[in-house]
Amino acid sequence: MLSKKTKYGIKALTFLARREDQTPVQIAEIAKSENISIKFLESILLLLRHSGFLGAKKGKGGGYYLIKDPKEINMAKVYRILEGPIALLPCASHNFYEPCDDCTDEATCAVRKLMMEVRDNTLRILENNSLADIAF
Amino acid sequence: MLSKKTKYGIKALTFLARREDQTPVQIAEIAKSENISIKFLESILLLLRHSGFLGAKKGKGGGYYLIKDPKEINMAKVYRILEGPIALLPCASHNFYEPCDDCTDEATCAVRKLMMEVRDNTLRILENNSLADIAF
DNA sequence: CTTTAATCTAGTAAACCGATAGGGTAATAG
DNA sequence: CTATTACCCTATCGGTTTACTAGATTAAAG
Repeated sequence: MLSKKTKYGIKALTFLARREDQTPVQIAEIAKSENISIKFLESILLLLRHSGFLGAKKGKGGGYYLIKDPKEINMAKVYRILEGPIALLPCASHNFYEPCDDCTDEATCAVRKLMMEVRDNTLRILENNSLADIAF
Repeated sequence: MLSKKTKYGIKALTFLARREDQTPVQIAEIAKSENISIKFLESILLLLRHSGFLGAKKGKGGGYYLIKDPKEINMAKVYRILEGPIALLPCASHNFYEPCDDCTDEATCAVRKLMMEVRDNTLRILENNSLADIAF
């Protein structure tokens, strides 16, 4: 199940992508529009800024804004930043690989085999979708 | 991420499917072979029995055994029993549908749109895989 | 009938994680 | 200088997962 963090993060990105101009938007405005707790959204937007998706401006007239063109924002990258690994098991992950401590032989592990197939397909979908694809 | 419950459950099913005869196997034997806590595994096997995948025999010479042919065991069903919904969001689920309380319009929700696509593909993979497919 | 071996059941504790709130700091515009 | 807004750190509450403990129940074997 997707965490609320990821859900809210994508919603906020979508909200920004759908705006006509790219002037800064206050956290409170996004929070109100999307029914998200301001404080929680604050931490999410901060993370998205540190990850290079958003820019921020402090003080009067400040707020958050998209740095890149929505067409250039890859949903697989967004997912990894917000949610973490795309794979359902650490041993089936590319970017977050870790061996299972209970497995004796990874090569014959049926769970891993199945979950690798699921991961490959999920990854393909996320990589083929940009923010622009899902926002419009 | 997959819970250990699901991981252990599938591992146990695989272990049983790979056996040549279908005589009962004690919990302890499965637990030892797959490095799983006996008591935790016990609760998982019980669940799988109540769901119609396993049979159990009490007393001396007892244990658990597969009821159906591994070819007839659909991994989507197994997944739903052990892990729950296949969809990453309740609003994108067939069997466990629930509307989001923060969403004003489901039709224009970009997160839902993306997660429905992911779900469709994950579901297709799980349904196309039987226990026999992943065990051998 | 008695013993033994196994499943079944209930309760609970520890650990972890998600979500949120509070409060103070820093930068910016007017 | 003052108001506004993002930034950052800490703590808490609640739920879920994982795991363990202790006993009850059932069935086979001798």
